[in-house]
Parts: sequence; structure tokens; C-alpha cells
Amino acid sequence: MVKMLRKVDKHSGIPAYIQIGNMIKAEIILGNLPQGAQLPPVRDLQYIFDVNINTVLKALDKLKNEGFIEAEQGVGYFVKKDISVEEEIIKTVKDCIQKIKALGIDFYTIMLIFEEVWKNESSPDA
Amino acid sequence: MVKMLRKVDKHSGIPAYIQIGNMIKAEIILGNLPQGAQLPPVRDLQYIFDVNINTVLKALDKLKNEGFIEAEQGVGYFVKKDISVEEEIIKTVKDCIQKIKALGIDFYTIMLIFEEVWKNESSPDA
DNA sequence: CATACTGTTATATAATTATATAACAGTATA
DNA sequence: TATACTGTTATATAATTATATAACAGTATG
Repeated sequence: MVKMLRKVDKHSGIPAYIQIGNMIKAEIILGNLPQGAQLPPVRDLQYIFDVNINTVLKALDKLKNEGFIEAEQGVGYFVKKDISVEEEIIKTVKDCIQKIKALGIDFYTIMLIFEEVWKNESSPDA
Repeated sequence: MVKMLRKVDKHSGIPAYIQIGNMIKAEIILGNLPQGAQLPPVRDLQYIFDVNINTVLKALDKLKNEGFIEAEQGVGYFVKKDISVEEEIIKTVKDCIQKIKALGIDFYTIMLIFEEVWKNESSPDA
């Protein structure tokens, strides 16, 4: 259930609580954490992400405010709304990634390119 | 020359100097800032990105250390190595983005999915 | 050589992010 | 009800990020 969750990259410059939130959010979007699923206890997440408990709580609090999860005192955190993405989109992304990897380009570079192309080339969006 | 450079998103949680560095780096990678090109003066970049001059300098210093740009005292900052990406890659990314946008998915979500799929589905990488 | 541009360095201050640690409080169950 | 789990709150401290501001230094040009 939690095997997708990785340690935080402490040298990326991206705040840990943002990285943690993004990882959990992505698992929810991808359906790996389905609606109603219970997250690991905060004292486990501490070790999973290799951060302080307060950093875990900050990440979870953000997700709670965004409506992705909810907390039950003394019980646990649970996935709230299921916004899982259709297979079609996953497949499109996987195909795209395969092509890009075949071209020998690394993840970081492709993220930069992706963002620039998205924000400059097409319809007005985030 | 600088029309691709946007203001920093101060509510994203991503440090401004990281965002700035990424934007400039992406322009270099995409070839919009070709080898030898001069960047706008730091006192202009201040207003372009809407941050303090020290934040600009921090971003530029990082890019300098990474070998993307170099500084000439009293003259300016210049693009050092040209690591522009081949048209093929840009085309692949554009096609991918078109498909994804057609599916009505927003940028932020797709970035999360992209990262998860990249890091979990394929060959060991960043 | 004076001026106006360029990058550079420095100091002080504030806000944000992260840690360490402890205690408190709700829930489930033997 | 005692115990062991769960989330919650709080305090102190440190490191990082960002701002405001000023002064210094190199370069180009009239």
C-alpha cells in the first residue's frame, strides 16, 4: 500500500512537506490509494519519508485543506475524494515517457521542458 | 529574448530561486537562450521575476555552479554551454502535451502523474 | 576622466521550513 | 479499565529562504 512512497530528496531545494504532499496526492490520483483507504500512521510516515513528525503533519494538513484526505482523531488519516485518473491518461503518459526515455533524456531535464512547453505553447492554463 | 520568463509563483511553496533557475535553465535547454547569449541585467531580472536582487543572485549563482551560465564583472551574465534539445524531443513532448490537454487534465495533476510514473514504472533514473 | 551601465559583497531583519522533544487526547480492544 | 494504538498540540531551536538597503568594483563610452 505504501511501497510507492519514497524518501524525501533533501537536496532538491523543494520543501519536504511539499514533496510529501505531492507523493501522497499522486498515489491518490493514480488510484494506488483508493477512496477510503487509510494512510500509514504519522509515526510511520516519519520514517518512510525520513523527516520529523511535524513535517509529516504539515504535509497532511495541507492535503486535508485541499480535500484529499481527512483525519479521525485516534484512528487515522483516510483518503477522502477519489479523483483517480482514467487508464487512458495513464497510458498516454506512459507512452510519452517511453518515447522520451528512448531519446536518452533525463527526468529533470524533461520536467523543465515539459513545464515550459506547457506554459508557453498552448491554451491558457495553470 | 526574455518574453518566456515569468513572474515567480510565491504561493507554490517552491523557493523562488529554484523557480527562477528552472525557468532560465529551461530557456537554455530549449534554445531560446542560445550559447553566448547575454541575460538581462540582474537589476532587470529583479523586476521580471518580482523578487529581491539577492534572490536573483542566488538563482544565477546556482546556474553558474551548474555550468549553465558565466558572469563577467561589469558586463553581464552569458549562457555558457549550449545543451539545446533536438527538435525530435520537443516534438515528442508537444504531441504528448496535446493529447493530455485533450483529455482535459490540468498541468499540476499531470506533473504529479508524470513524476510518479517516471519514477516507478521504468528504468532506474533520477 | 566622468558617467552610466554592469556584477559583487555585505549587513540586518523577517518569514518560512524543519528538527527535537514532550505532553495531551481520542479510539479500540484485551 | 488498562493498555496500546491513533491523531493533536505545544515549545524551543536551528537552518534556509527572502527582503531591504547600501556600498563597492569592473567595463564601456561620451
